[in-house]
Amino acid sequence: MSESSLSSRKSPKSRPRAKGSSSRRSGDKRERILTAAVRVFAKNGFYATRVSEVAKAAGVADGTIYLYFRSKEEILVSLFEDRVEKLLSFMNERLPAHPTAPEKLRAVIEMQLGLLEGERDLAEVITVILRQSSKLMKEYAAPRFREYLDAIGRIVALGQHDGSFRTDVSPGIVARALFGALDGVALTWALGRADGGGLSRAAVQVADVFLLGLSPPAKAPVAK
Amino acid sequence: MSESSLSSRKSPKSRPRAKGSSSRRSGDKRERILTAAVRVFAKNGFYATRVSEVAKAAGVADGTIYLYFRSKEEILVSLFEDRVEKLLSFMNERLPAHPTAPEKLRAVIEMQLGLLEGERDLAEVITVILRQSSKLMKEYAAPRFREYLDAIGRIVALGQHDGSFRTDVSPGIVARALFGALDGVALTWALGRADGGGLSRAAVQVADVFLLGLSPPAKAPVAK
Amino acid sequence: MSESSLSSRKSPKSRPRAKGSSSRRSGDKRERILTAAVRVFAKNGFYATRVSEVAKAAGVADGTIYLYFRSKEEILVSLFEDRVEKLLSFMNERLPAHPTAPEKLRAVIEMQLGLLEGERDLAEVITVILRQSSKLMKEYAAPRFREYLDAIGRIVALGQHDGSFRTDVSPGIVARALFGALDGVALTWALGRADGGGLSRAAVQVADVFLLGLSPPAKAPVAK
Amino acid sequence: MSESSLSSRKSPKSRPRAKGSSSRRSGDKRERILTAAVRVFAKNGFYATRVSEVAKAAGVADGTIYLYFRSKEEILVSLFEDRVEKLLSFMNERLPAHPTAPEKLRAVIEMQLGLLEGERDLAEVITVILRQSSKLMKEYAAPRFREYLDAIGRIVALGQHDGSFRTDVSPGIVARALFGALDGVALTWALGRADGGGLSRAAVQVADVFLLGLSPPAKAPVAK
DNA sequence: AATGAATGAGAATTCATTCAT
DNA sequence: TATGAATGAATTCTCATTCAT
Repeated sequence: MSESSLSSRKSPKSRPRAKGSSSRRSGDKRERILTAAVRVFAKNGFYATRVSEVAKAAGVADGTIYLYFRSKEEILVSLFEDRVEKLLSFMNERLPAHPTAPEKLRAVIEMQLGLLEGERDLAEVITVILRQSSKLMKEYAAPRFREYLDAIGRIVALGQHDGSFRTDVSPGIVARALFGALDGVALTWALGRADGGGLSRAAVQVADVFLLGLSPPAKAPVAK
Repeated sequence: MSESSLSSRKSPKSRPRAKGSSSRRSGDKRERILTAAVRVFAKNGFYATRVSEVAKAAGVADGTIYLYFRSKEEILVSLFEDRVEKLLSFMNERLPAHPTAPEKLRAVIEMQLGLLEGERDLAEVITVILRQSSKLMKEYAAPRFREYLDAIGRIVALGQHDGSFRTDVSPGIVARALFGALDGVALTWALGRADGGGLSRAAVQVADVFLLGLSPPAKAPVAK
Repeated sequence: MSESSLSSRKSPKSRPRAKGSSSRRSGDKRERILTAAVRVFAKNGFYATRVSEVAKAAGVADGTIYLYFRSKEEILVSLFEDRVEKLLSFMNERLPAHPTAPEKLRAVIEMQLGLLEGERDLAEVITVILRQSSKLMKEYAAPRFREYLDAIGRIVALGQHDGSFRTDVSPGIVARALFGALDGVALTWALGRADGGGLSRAAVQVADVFLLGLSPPAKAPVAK
Repeated sequence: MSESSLSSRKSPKSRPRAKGSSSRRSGDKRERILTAAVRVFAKNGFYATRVSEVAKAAGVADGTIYLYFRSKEEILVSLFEDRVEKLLSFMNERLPAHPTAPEKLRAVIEMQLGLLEGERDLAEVITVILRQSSKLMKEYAAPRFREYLDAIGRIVALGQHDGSFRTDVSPGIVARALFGALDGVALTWALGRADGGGLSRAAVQVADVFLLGLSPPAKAPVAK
């Protein structure tokens, strides 16, 4: 029965209303709900947060939430979607501008953390809360997540091909390790106070370590 | 812990049964419950898992769970305790045997992933499920977690002192990045099938990348 | 009192809904629940009555009960409150109209029983059921109850001062005995069928006995 | 469904063991359990008291309780039985010794309160706790109770016949009022501290009031 | 579109009672 | 007889979701 009961607890009758995400209505209100959701989810966690709390924080009636989202969980999905969409579109639009694999990798690192800089609540939702819904994680997030990891893996593979990265490591493992490293940095930053500097400083350091760690063995010191 | 009302419902006074871990009864049963819990939590997630499911999986009556654990959440705490205890005691007992900082770091990496090797369910519980209880994460796990990160950070700092690690990165950030990298590797491994080899292979690669990434700038390229 | 956890089970924070009596919603529904509660409590007793039975009797959903009352016990409290409030306000408003202590006492007797006349179920709830909740009895009812007894005691004391009552009995004991006598009459009336006449007839007789019983010794039996 | 669920909550299987009251086993242990029960019932109320608490207070194992009592409720019944038996046997044995109705009535009053004097816990159990079980109250206690009330009523009727009591009051009502008065005095005495003297002092006063209150109108002051 | 009162399925937990030692 | 670990039925209360205004 695995995931069957993660969302609804009732849903005995119909299941009308609420469109996927296209037919957004006032747009304004939808945004207010999402913003409020980030705040309360970050504060109390997804499961401990009541829909009525989100509604109150957003300044709308409980029922209004359901005009914009099919369920409580869909709010989380939407939050996640927005971010992943940004990450993936960034990959497609901005990465080509960076010519080398190392530069591409550094750009990705800066982007992943940069996306959270200044948005501690969102960082927590993305890194911690998201994992609270295994349904989301497994059914929805996993595929998109893999897409993102694959994109990073391709950058690593690219670097291995053109000689800028060592070849004795698996692109997939590096991708996961890099993502995890950034996520871990964001997590502790979200849960407590960062120790020095913000996420951007951390981004530089993580990039420094990974890029050096991926550097290929010195090409035969060449003779002369 | 703050939340006063996580358990109870009546009887304010008596609250005898179920001790933390001392007065374990059969011991056997307690273990069976924990083992079953890992299985079902990993499969369905903490919140989606019903106490009755854990009981059924453990082959005991629902009420029996409460003879060994004060609440559903305490099962999770116990699971976490067991593992973290192992990690921390490892730090204290085994690390001194490794003389240099790089060796210590590699040992930690192997241990963190080695602990999960062959226990996919536990890996998922530790990395994913644990974050589902913000109460746990914030009140209980966070401090222990920080303790662990600090220990890693000290190894990095040690290496910086003795010249085996570069000094332009923060030990704290490196510790978090390393933990996150390992956690990320374990997470994807837990959620799907690893792409190549098991966790031990990944451990070696992560170690290779981090150790190279932390290597200090070549001491004065030597003179002629 | 002691019992701290009579309600709750989760969500430690939010606990909005259901105000004491101010934010009553439809008001109509609240009344329906109270009326139904008197009926089923009288029939089955407080502890043996399930909240769902009250809901069903009131024609509302189980959850609706909790929009108007914080807990099952609060329903009982509300029932009690209504009556005691009436008794006490009667004391303040109507008693002054009766000039002498004997008249005041007779008025109190008629009121205490008159309040229940025609409401057998309520009589049972007040006399029997109320005592089923020691929490209620000790924390809430006791103080209000004492207030009522004190008021009766003051009437007795007044009569002793102006010579209309004998002075060799304690006002406090008389108050308790009188209350008990009325309560006892109401109790048996509630549990079975009264033997002759209703409560009003009993009221007259109890008043007759107590007033004569309290009459002072004949002033100097006159001389020869 | 009235009383169906007052006692057991389970009772799915058999219902063996435990004899009524004749085949008492060690007798000693049975007594210890009853004594302990009075203590804890008085302190926490019948419903709020756990069988395990009674067992603990009695210094026996939970299961042992069931060797002497069929159910939790039967403990209460036994407690009640013991006392009512005393009251009724007193009526039969000692009352004949008192020749006149007034003397009989005073004897009853002294006995009813005297039974409780020095046993505050028992007083509370009898007067308050007993009412917590409507099943007991309605099915078991009521008939015995009525028996007792009838006995008192007969004394009143006797007095009315021989001219020692006024005839304008119903014996039944007087019996109930008297019982209630004594119960009320005992109740407040049980719940708090009596105001002056113990129950015996109160007994005298209640008797004084009732006997005077029941005195017949002065027989035509006779001329001569 | 918006509201928020009403719904009712569901779930954690308790505790009287049983029964293998 | 005595024990107390185990049982599992039962119950209160919560809260996501609906729908009449």
